[in-house]
Amino acid sequence: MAVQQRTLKTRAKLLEAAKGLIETGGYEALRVEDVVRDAGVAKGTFFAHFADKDALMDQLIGAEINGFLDQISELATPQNIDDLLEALMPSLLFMCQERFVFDVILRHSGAAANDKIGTIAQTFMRHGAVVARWLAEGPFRKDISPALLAEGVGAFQIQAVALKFCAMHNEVELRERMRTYLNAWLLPT
Amino acid sequence: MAVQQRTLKTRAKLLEAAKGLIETGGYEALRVEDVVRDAGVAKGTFFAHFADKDALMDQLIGAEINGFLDQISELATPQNIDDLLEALMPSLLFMCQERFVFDVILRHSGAAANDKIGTIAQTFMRHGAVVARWLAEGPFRKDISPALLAEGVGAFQIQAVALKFCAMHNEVELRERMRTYLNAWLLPT
Amino acid sequence: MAVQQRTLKTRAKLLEAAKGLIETGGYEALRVEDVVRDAGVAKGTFFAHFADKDALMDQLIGAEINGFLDQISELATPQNIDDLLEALMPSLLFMCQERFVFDVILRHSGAAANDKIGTIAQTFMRHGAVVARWLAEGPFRKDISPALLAEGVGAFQIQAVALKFCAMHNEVELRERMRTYLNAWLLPT
Amino acid sequence: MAVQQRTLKTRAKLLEAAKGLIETGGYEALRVEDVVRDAGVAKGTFFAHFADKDALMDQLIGAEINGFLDQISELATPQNIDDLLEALMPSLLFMCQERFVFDVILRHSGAAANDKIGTIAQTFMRHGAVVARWLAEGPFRKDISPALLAEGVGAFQIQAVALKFCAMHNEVELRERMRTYLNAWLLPT
DNA sequence: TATGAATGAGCGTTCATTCAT
DNA sequence: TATGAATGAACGCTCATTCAT
Repeated sequence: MAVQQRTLKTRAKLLEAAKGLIETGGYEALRVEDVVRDAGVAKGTFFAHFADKDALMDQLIGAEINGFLDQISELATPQNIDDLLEALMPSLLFMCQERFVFDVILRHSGAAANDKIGTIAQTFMRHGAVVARWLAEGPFRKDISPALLAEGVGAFQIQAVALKFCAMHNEVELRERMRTYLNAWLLPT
Repeated sequence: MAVQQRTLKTRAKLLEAAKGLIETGGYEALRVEDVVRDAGVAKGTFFAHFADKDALMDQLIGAEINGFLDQISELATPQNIDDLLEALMPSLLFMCQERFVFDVILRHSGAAANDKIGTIAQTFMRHGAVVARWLAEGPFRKDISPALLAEGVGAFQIQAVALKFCAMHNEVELRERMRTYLNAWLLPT
Repeated sequence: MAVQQRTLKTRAKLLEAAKGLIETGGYEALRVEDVVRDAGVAKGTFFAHFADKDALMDQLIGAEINGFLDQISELATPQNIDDLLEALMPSLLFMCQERFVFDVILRHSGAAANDKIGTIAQTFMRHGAVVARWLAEGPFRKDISPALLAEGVGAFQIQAVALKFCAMHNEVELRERMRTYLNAWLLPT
Repeated sequence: MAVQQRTLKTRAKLLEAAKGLIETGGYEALRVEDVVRDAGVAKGTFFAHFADKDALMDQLIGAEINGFLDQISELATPQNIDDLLEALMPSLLFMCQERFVFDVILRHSGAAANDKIGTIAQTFMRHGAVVARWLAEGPFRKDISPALLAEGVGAFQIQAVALKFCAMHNEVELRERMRTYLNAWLLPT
C-alpha cells in the first residue's frame, strides 16, 4: 500500500471513530483518548493528523454544515421568506442540537489568520455567497448590497440560535423567531 | 460586626482581589488560587461564595457591563444613528478587548434555567430595555416593535464583535461596520 | 426550662437527626452538616455536645450494641455451642451490615486513654464479662480462664466478620465459620 | 529503553520516593504531592500508576509484609510455641508501629472483589499458607485442620495488635499476650 | 508515521473543626 | 450554650498535548 494511502486510511479511521462516538455521546463528551482507542491507533498518531482536538471538531462540524450547503445549493432561488426560511432551517437545527456545537461554530466562524481558514469558516463564506445570490435574485429589498443583506441574515441566525439556548426566551419557536427577523430585515415596509 | 456584614465583606475582598489581578493580567489569566491569596481567605471560602470560577467571571464581567449601562441610561435619547453608535461603543470595545471575555459573555448570554439567571444574562435584558426605549422615542423605523428592533441591534453587535476577531474581516473598523448595520436595520429606505 | 433540660433536648435532637439520616443512607454517608440541618441547630452547637464526629459514631453504634447486650444478658447460660452461637449472631450481623461500621468498631474497640473509654469500648468489656460468665458456667473447656476464653471468642468474632467482607472467602457462611471457630476454641478434643 | 522498562522505572521512582518519605515521617504523614516531587514526576503520572493514594499504601505495606514472609519462609518448621512466636513477632511489631498502618492493613485485609485483590490481601493468604504448613508439620494439635489452625493464629494476631493500641490492656506485653493465645489455641490440654 | 508514557497546571471538592460574636 | 462563616490542607482528577523511542 502506498504511503499516501496509509495516511488517508488512518485519518479515515480517526474520523470514523469520532463520528461513532459522537452518535452515542454527542460532541461535547468526545475525548481524544476514546477516538484513538476506537480507531486502533496511538494517541500521538492523532496529533500527526490533526493540529489539535479543535481541528478535528472543525472538520467534523464543518463537514456536517457543508452537507446542508450541498443540499440548499441545488434549490431554486427562494421567491419568498417562507421558502428562504425552509432552506435555512436544517443548519439552524444542527446548530441548536448542542450548546457545545454552537460554541465551536462561533469560535471558528472567524479565522485566526488568513493562512489557516478552517472548514467551518469556509462554510460561513460559502453560506454567505449562496444567500447573497438568492437575495440578489429574489424579491427582497434592494436598497443595500446582497452581501450586507446576507451578513445580516447570518447575524439573525446566530441570534435566533443563541436565544434558543436562553431560558428567558424559550417560549418563542426558533422558526417563528427567524421568520420575524427575516421579514423585518429583508422586507421592511 | 453583624454576620451578614462579615459575609459581604469577604465577598467584597474576593471581588477586589480579582479585579486587581485582572487589571494586571487580564481576565483569561485569572486564577482562583491567586484570588484567594490576594483576598487573604481560604480556598474553601471562595467556593462558599461562588459556585465555580465561571460564576465569578459572570459577576465581574456583568458588573463591568452594568457600569456601561448605568452611563448610557443617563443619556438623552439618541436622535440619530451616530449618537446611538456612540452610546453603544463603550460596551462593544469592552467585549472586544479579550477574546476570552467575548466567549464568557456569549456563554452566559443565555440562562440555563430561570432560577439562575446570571449577572451577564441580566445585563442583556437591561440593555435590550434601554435600547428599545430609545428606539421607540427616537426617529427610527416604526414598522416593527421597539423590542424587536432592539433585539436586532443586539444581534448586530454580536456580529460586529465576532467579525472583529476574524482575520477575514479585520480590515473594516468595528465602528464602521456597526454604523452600516444600524443604518440598514434602523433606517431602511 | 432548666438549662440542663435544654442541653439534653438539643443532644437528643442531634441524636435523633443522626439516626434518621442513618436509616436512609447508612453510617458512612453521615455528614455533620446534614445532622445539624435536620436537628435545626448550628454547626458549632454540634461540637459543644460531641467532641468530634467520631464521638457521635461511638455513641450511636455503642447504643446499638448495648441493645444487643441487653437482650443476651437476660438469656439463660447457653449449654452448648449452638445456643452460644445464636446469642452472638445479632451483634455479628450488625457489624456486618456496613464495612464502615466494622471499621469504626475496630477503631474504638480499644480506648486511647483510660479516662475516656468510649461507649463501644465499654460494650466490649461488657460483652467480655457476659461471655466469660457463660463460659465459666457452661459445659466448655476449663483448662484456661473464662476471661481468656472470652477474649478468644472476641477475636474469632472479629475474624469471622472480617472474612465476611473478603471476596476471597465469601463462600462460607458467617454463621458456619463462627460455629467452626467456637467448636475448635471452646471444645478442643 | 523498552517501553515497559520505562514504565517500571517510573513506578520504581515513585515507590522509592515514598519509601524515603516514610522513613522520615512515617506512613500517616505521606503526601502524594511530596511523593511526586521527590520522584521527579508529574502528579498525573502518579495517578496513571496508582488508582489512588490507598493503592500506593497497599503496595508499600504489602511489600514490607512480604519481606517478613520471605524471611520466615526460609525458617525451619518451628518445633514449639516459642519458636513460632519468634517467627511471628517481626510482622506483629511492624503492624504495631503506627496505628495508621494497622488500620490500612485491616482495611485491605479483605478484597472488595476477586479481580482486584491487593498486595496486602495476598500477604494474608501467603501468611496463612506458611503458618498452616508449619502447624501441619510441627508438634501442634491435630484435631482440626492446619488451615483452620492458621486462621485462628491470624485472628489472635489481629487481637493482640488491637489490644496493644488499647489503653485498657496496655499493661500486658504484646509478646506475652500472643504466647498465651498460641498456647491456648495450639496446645489445649 | 507511529507509539504511548509522561506531562502539568489548576480546578473543584471535601468536610470536620474552629472561633469571634 | 448557640451561631455559622471561615478555615485549610490535600486529594482526586482532567485531558489535551508533547516527546523520546
